[in-house]
Amino acid sequence: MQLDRLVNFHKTVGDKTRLRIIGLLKEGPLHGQAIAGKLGLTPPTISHHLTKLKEINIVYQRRHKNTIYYNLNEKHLAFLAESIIKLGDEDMNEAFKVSEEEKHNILKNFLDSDGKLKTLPSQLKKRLIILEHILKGFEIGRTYSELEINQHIKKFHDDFATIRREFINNHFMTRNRGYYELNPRELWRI
Amino acid sequence: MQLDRLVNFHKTVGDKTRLRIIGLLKEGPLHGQAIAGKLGLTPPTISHHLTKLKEINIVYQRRHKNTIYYNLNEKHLAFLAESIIKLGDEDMNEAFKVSEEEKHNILKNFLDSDGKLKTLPSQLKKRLIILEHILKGFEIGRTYSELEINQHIKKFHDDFATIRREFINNHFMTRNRGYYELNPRELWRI
DNA sequence: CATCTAATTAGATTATAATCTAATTAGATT
DNA sequence: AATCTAATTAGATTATAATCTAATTAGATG
Repeated sequence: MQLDRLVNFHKTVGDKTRLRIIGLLKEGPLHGQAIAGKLGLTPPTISHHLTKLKEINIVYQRRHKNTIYYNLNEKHLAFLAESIIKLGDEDMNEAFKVSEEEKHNILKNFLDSDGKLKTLPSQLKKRLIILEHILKGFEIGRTYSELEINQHIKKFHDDFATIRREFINNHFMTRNRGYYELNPRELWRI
Repeated sequence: MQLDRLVNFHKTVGDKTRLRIIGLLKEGPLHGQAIAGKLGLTPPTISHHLTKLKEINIVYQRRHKNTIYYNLNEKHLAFLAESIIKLGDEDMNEAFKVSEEEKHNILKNFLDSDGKLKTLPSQLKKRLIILEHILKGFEIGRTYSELEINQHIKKFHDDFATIRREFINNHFMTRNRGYYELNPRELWRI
């Protein structure tokens, strides 16, 4: 399910007249003029809305003699309606979610044998994993002086100032009158 | 669930930016500027969209120090998303759906002891039930002459012309070069 | 092929809303 | 109180779309 399709679905059903049509068709097929009559609107208006409902495939038509009966495709309606709940379950995986295995590989690539950082990755995703790793030495709820922070970071990398700044920018820590504190995990950017 | 609420939900999520925000927040809370940065939009724009998402109660906020973290209310999102599938299950019942019991009562009120129609109800809902009752004497797939139709209707009511016209208008039957034929049930207006 | 009915298209009007820049507000820290 | 940061509001611009009337098309029937 691509995003634009989902946007289009919600745009389409985000209209009072069209929802009322869906409500009517749930009861069974109806022809255009019947819908117009029941809703107090003109046939062209109904035609306009039915076109949009047909475009997203939740309404289809069957002709009988001279009149066209419009039917609701309830299966597809349900599928589209539920898609927003699953939003990202496919897409995001590729772009953002990181498996434990991936994390392991990234750490292996950027840390040398004695655990020191070779370089700070420039790619955000990788950098966050490195930062999270360095962060493991801190306890939640405790405050640390800048000196303590620096000393801990130096075990991984000489440029402690950059890493310290990254901690703040990515909401891993908060600085308060010269002292640092770990943020609650749910606020981290990872 | 009233219709306007449902319209408003779909209107709100029927926007690419807002769906992207929902996708981001599914991964966990984020603050405004982070969202703006990730989506390449300005903070005011994000603020605008978050307001709308908060209005329908699928996003709530928690302040931590100076920054506000926005969270997704997945439970309520799921509830709203699924509402369209159940559209009418409550509302329609009252206004349109007719129980067998109700049908029985209407028939009792408008037919006298020997099964003759006292008057044709003016209320559409009731009239359809009466028409459906009279229609039961016809077989699907067979054609009837106008005379046959009239004779059958006369068993219920003297004004066969009116009833015959009602059959056509409500798509119970089709007239074809003076002969009448029952439409498939799914095309009826009932 | 003429006619009828139902549906659709064209075009105009009017309303809604997404986004930006600039200005303001709210809260936290010094 | 003064200052900093993040969020919001105001106002303008631009794009989108719901609905109508009038005209046209599509299909079925005579």
